[in-house]
Amino acid sequence: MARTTISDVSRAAGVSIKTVSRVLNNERYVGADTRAKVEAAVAALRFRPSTAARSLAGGRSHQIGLMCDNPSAFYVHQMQLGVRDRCSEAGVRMIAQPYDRHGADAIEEIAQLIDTTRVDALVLTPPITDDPVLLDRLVERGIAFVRVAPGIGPDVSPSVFIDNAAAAGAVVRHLRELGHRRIGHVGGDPSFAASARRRAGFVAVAGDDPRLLRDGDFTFAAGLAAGAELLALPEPPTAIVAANDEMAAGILSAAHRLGVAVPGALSVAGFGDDAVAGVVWPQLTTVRQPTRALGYQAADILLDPGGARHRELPWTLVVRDSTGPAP
Amino acid sequence: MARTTISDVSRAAGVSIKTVSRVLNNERYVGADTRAKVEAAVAALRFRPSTAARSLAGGRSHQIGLMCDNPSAFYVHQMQLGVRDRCSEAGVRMIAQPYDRHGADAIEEIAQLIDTTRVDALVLTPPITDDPVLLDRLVERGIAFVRVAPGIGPDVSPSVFIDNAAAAGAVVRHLRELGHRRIGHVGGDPSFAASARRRAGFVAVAGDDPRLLRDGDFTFAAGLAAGAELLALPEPPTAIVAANDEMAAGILSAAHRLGVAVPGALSVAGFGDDAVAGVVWPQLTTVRQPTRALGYQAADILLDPGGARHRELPWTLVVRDSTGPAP
DNA sequence: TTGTACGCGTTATCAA
DNA sequence: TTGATAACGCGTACAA
Repeated sequence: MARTTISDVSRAAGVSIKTVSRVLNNERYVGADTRAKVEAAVAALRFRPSTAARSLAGGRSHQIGLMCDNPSAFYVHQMQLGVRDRCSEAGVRMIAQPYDRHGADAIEEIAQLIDTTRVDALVLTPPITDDPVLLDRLVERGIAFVRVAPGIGPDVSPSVFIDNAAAAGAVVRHLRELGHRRIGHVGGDPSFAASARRRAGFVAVAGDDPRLLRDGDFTFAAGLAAGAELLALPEPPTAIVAANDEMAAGILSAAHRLGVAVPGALSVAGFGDDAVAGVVWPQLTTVRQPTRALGYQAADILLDPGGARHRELPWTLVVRDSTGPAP
Repeated sequence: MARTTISDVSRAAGVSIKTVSRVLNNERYVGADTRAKVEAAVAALRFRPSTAARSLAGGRSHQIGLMCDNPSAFYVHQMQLGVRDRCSEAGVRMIAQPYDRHGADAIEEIAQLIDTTRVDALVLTPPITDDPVLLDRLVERGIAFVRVAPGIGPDVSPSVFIDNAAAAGAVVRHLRELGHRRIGHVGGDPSFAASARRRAGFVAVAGDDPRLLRDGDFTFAAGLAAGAELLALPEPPTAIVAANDEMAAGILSAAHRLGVAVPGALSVAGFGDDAVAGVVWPQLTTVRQPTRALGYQAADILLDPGGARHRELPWTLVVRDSTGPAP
């Protein structure tokens, strides 16, 4: 029952406690044979250092926090997997903190996370990437953090992101090439910077006819509502670009209810991790965002001192509907 | 920069360190006014005790581990939210550990989690709820744990679950009442106990014509493949029950590709959190499993000493397609 | 009801 | 390249 400690290992290996600690932390100035002896003892005893003790003594907790809340469960899941992938390579634990972005105080939750667990660094995802008060606090307290797809303050922290405007433009261009002329857009939750960027990219190519621009919040229900509105127009769009795949699914559903053929009378496009698009496949054209890779790179920035502070990752246009408008 | 400690609080409140500790841990034998003074100081200094120090000194880490891997991102997300809900009520941190159930060694990952973080208890979700080696290890080491929807060893640990067989039977009965006679089933990943239970509940009412029973693995792709097979039969089923909503979505997609009308020529039913069904709404009838509540109750068993050790939660049949078979 | 002294398991400091 | 010893911040045991 008694926990295996570093001193058990030091006894087994016939060295001092401090030497074991050196091996564990990959410090220099350890003889090759000493190192080997210690490593053997560690393996034999299945020793694993206590995070609590390391944290108390060393000031490093070997833990990284991930603050992530998102309307899409796929997004949250993939982000966690990506961050975890990189963390486990480094022998660091990810503390994933599902918080409530509609709740009163994300800042309070982060403060708790930092104070109680003493995480070494933080990965932030929208929308709290753009909370000026939070950013100030973090900088003031000297907490290291990376932001995923931030909207403001590029100098405040490192970041990983994709070029949402370019991607949105590419989708519209694709649809125009198929012959579509009336293309609608359903925007995402305005508290996410990506929403405005996607809208801007859309408008730059498709124009800004207000009748064809709707607001949404990244949910299926919002897609359903906006889709129904757009399809009820006197001159309904022949294609709709949604700011994410969940809303695109809602639009598909609205089309279904109204008896509008997809594809055929309507083409629908979205944004998202491919996992989502899979659920409504094969009707949906989508900008695939590499969520897991974003998480991996975010953690990498924190764990690997060298390397670029800001990293743009590629998106891919996955075309599953190459249908033009009905004549 | 220096961390606020208990001794800062004790100085501010004019009491001893130990007294502050007593207040923090809600111990008895603290004078009401003393308590008030301490609480004021804690609030003023925004003091939060270090998990590391508490864990080291007291043997309790105030952390609960959640080992959860599942083909459905919705499941993982809802389970995390449920466990977190109950944990945060108790001032305990959830350490959510996304692991790889296909990976070599979930046991190793759990051992690491336990040894390094010294979590006070564990919540396990399928399929590792049914790994005899793991269960032995945990019992042997005296780790407290709760299992969600376990398949074996009811005496090994407390558990939370729904009655899958009854739910599957209810779906079939619903379909039969609508007039369906040839009903297909696509099973889930066999390593999840729920798969066999759902199949058994299905067979008990619908019979076990082998032509109408297919195996799947809970993925959209499996649903797509099995759906295509079933619909290609000389006498295709007029309804199909899938073991989860992701596969049901795959079946819907297969029907779409083959030009089979849903609803009309085919009815499809699934199992899952309502979040998934929402994506393919309104074509899907589904058994709604309260995933978040399962997580909440699992954590509750660990955090609240009283209360039932085994808890069955209710499922709901959400009927969205009340269509009988085509004549 | 409150306070003192000690120890949890590890890393940092400094000496050998 | 190694080792002794003092922290880290808190809870436990025991005394007052």
